[in-house]
Amino acid sequence: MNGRQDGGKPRLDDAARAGWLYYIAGNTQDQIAAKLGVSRQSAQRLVSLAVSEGLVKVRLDHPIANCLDLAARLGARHALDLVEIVPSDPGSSSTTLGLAEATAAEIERRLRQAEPLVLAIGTGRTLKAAIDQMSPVDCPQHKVLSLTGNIAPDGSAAYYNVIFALAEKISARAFPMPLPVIATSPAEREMLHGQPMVRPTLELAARADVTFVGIGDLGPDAPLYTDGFITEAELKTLQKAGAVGEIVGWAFDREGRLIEGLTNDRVASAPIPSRERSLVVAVAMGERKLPGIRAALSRRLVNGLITDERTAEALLAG
Amino acid sequence: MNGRQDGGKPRLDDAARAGWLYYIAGNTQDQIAAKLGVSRQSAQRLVSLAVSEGLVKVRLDHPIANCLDLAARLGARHALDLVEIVPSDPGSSSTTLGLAEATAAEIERRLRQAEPLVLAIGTGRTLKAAIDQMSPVDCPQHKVLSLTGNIAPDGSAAYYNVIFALAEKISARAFPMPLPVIATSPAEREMLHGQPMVRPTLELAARADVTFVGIGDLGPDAPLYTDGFITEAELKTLQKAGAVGEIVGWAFDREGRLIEGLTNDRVASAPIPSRERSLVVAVAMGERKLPGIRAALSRRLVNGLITDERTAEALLAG
DNA sequence: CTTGTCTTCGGGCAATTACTCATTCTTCGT
DNA sequence: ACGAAGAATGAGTAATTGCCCGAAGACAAG
Repeated sequence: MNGRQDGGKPRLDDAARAGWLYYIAGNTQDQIAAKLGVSRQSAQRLVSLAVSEGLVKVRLDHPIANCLDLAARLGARHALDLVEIVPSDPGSSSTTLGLAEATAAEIERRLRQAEPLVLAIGTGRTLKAAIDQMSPVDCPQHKVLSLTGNIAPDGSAAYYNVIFALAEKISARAFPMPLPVIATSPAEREMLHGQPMVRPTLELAARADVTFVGIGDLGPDAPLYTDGFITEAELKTLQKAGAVGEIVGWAFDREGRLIEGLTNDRVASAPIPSRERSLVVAVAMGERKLPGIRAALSRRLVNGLITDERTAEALLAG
Repeated sequence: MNGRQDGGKPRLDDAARAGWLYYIAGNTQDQIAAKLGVSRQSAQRLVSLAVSEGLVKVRLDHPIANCLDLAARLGARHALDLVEIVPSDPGSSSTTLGLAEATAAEIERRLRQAEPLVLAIGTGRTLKAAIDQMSPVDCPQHKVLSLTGNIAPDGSAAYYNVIFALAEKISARAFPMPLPVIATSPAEREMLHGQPMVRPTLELAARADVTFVGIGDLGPDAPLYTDGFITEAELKTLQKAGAVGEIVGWAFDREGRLIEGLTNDRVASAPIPSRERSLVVAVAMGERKLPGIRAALSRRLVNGLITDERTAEALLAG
């Protein structure tokens, strides 16, 4: 019917067109159907497709008073250089809802700067969701790198591959880490870090200007464990040693001190960049991550935080 | 029932919160009402307020989005009744890529209507390519006619024979113009127009409902010249007279005024149909045709345009 | 204290949108 | 070429949303 120039997805073109007519031009689906020469139902499906394919991005420009208030108090208490609080949906227990959009906006804001920037990024579901929300931006002047390995325990590179997802969105030079997250021994880690593929990334990590990381909890469902990076025994040992959270694999206790020995002796990730001369933003929310976030803030493992209202309130209460 | 009553704008805060719950979290207005402790109607008002206050920004990430935006702006600037912008392929300099498909789709859409229609068509490579893209449709209720002659300078009827190609695709009555494009003298034109084979077509042209024409440039490689309809001397004279483009042979200057005298005294084509009571769509793209397109739009020689993204951007920039 | 006006609220209804299901059309594989 | 699996389609229907209107409350003037 609607012969559009192919290339692969004429369907998505129509979806985008429908979405535009609906959300930007304010047409009703009946009008869209008429203009596109399809039935009402098809128009509805196209609009729905545009949404589900992520073609439509909605953003809210308003500093909600309560969020601002919480942000100001959190920032003052922990000497944070960046705090962003998004409203909580009281009925949802998602750990990315809203956070992803806010993080995407923040990353985009950084990338829009003209000065060349070194942007480091961790991994995890939250960050992945954030990248997915980003609009493509052209910024060849920047460099983006991964702080942590992208090799899954089974040898594939299929983990939450944040750095590649990001590289696809923006046309900047990307520096991945062709490593596992945790090596099998300290010696192996040294060996891996000596490899020519890895050194440039590690060197770049040491001078990152902005860093975005997730915070993983170390409870029974710790992502490090459920994703198979550490064994149940290792998890239990970490818990016994007082670990409450981890950032790109580095486990720390409730006061934010890195655990001595154990898996930390074998973590192949780059160290967390300096909070003295750069911005390190943690992106995390939810009950389970609360101890980890609190710990990371108290010892200033990070100097930036993007979280939601409820988590912020809990942080301030504790 | 509202929690706060400080001096600022608690309304907008709630509006932002409602908008967030609605657009980002995907709540229904009933749920929002419950969570915010207001009535459903109030929730609706808050969401509506968030939109009207510009708190909610919707964006579409797709090449099509830009096209639609350009189309809206071009249409507004030149009071066009139909604008279609196809995405540009940055790597191609073809003057039909995408355009042909889009034009074919538009023609087919018109022809699918049940009411009898008089469709006029010009000539040129672009239109030919468009017709080639069309799917055969049965529409005996319509009439199609050519605005311009189909006799090549050597006497054959082999020129871009758009009307016959079209007639083959659709089973409608076709009215060609057994004429040259440009007569040898004004007197010959009068004589030719008086012929019984030509009169019905001319009369039909005067009451065409929809017209599709190409726009030819008058640069060094003007199609009128390379196809042998005018001599090099005539081309140069036209250029000196300020001609920048032509539609079915009628040359016009950069402000869209038909050139007085010269070849225009001998053009055997029908006049361009009325833009008051019918739709006249120009199909053209490319750097070379830019001045011609711009001129045709500025004086409303056409009230419809199908072009590509890059050309549209250039038109808006100029 | 009363009155008039203006704003806001909630009920109700019409319009719009989302979803389900049976049917038709495509597209493969045999 | 035939038939089956799967996708797309359109009708019907339930859910959701937008909007008009009367009523209640707020506020200023008299």
